[in-house]
Amino acid sequence: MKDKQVRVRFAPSPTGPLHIGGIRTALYNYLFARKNKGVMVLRIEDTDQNRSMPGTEEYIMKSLEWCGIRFDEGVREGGPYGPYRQSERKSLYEQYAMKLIEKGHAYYAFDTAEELEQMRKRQEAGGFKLTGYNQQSRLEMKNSLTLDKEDVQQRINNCEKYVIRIRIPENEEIKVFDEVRNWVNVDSSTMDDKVLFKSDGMPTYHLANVVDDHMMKITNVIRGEEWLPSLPLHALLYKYLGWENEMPDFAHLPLLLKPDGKGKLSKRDGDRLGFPVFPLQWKDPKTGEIYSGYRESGYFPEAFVNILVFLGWNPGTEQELFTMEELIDAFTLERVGKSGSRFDPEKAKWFNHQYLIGKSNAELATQYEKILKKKKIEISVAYVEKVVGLIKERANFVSDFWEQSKFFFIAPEDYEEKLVKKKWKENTPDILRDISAMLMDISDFSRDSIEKTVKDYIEEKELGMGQVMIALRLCLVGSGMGPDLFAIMELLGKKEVIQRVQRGIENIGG
RNA sequence: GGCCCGUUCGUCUAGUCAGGUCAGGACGCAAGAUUUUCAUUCUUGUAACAGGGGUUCAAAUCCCCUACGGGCUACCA
Repeated sequence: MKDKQVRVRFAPSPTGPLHIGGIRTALYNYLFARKNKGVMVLRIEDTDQNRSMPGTEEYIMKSLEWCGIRFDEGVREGGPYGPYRQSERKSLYEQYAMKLIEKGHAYYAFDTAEELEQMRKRQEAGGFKLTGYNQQSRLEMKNSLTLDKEDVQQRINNCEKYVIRIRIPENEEIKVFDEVRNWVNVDSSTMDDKVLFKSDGMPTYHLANVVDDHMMKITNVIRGEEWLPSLPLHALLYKYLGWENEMPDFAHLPLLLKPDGKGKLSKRDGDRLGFPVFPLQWKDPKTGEIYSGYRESGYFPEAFVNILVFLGWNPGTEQELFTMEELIDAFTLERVGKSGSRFDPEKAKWFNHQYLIGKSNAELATQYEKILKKKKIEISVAYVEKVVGLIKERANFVSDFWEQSKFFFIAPEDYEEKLVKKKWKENTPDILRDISAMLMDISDFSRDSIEKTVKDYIEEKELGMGQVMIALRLCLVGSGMGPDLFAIMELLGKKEVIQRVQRGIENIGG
């Protein structure tokens, strides 16, 4: 297995949008593939026709693309092991189910839903420890183990519905190896005879998964921990199909938990948790309900990836910010944790902030301009870039920019009352008129010369810095927030500054 | 109920395999410093080995039990 080219797959079922847990699984697969110079496959597991939801396959691909996760083979890319949609591979599976029957490892079962229900009730009433269709109960059901040959053949000839179940051996210790948890032992007697092939002619996950992974030459299966209980079943399948020696290595990832501590995160959690569970906004085609996405919430894809990768993995160093390339370099399955983790919205914001301040003013300005355009503000890129440079440290998202910088584009309409009460004195208007006049005379209206002028004036008149500056800020910004006032003045320009001071004096009065 | 997996600050985690530094970092929170304001930044602080038994000179680390959490238990994946 070691010399072969590494091939991994991400195999979602299109039953709904991918949530952040699914993205993380895809991400780990991707990192593992790239790290080992391997191939990444996207396989769509649509064996349950009833649960398929329109649009989700497209959604899955768009989401992964947004995250920067690329596939080498898949439904869109094609490849030598296609088709990559299980519904299109339907005809492939039956022969393997038949092979298992021939070898005595599987059997036909003709039980109806009602009969299965009755079986369950009997077991419940009897207080059985082991429940399900198992080595004990299969003897009292309608299947090719209990029925005679002719009867079975006749039922099949009559087109009676049947499923094919695996025949789990008795009292066999099954040892399976998981890359993150090491050896897991299971007594086969506690397992049940899972359906491998459904009456609609489709395989179940278990069969399709094993067959496809084998046919697609998958070397490493990296999937969620919810699959760990079926690993012994899959191991048995590999063995019975004669593929034991080519069985892939398995790694089961710890689950993402709900922050309120009840169970694993699920698609149904939507926005209930106070943060999105989906990468991209999703509109439920049935209900029309809209669920928010990280992209629409203003997260950068690099930040999103960085947030997710740390939910269950860490590099063992103190580095927290990673580009995709750095992640590929640093990623190993050995450093994947064993316990489930909760998403922390606060830390997520911090990550985005880190990426935001790391971006160039030009890039941020381009994004901010889209928002400004919607507000019907047309202004030079150079100006927006300068604004962004002054405020980006104060924001987590580009969508925070407006709140942080609107005074650069529109003069304040009203003035923060508390501050007016506290700092706007009787003589304030006179002081501001003095300053206004002095600013008028500055030929080089730069931050430094404004600062010098104002400070000299304050010193000369023996005034308090705070008193004057806050009054000025009120006129220019409208409130007590914002970056350095001299920088604001330089950007606004002489004319605008003087106008705003004028208006401030008139509006606040005195 | 049964089977399987897990458990270190509020959260993400390092440290566990090869037992021995005040249990380290980050987010958050708090305080202080800086500042014309808010924020940033900087400094400091806050706070954890689930519990109990062993083994050992020595246990977060190895073993056992208990508790708690999670997953699975469909002709769903």
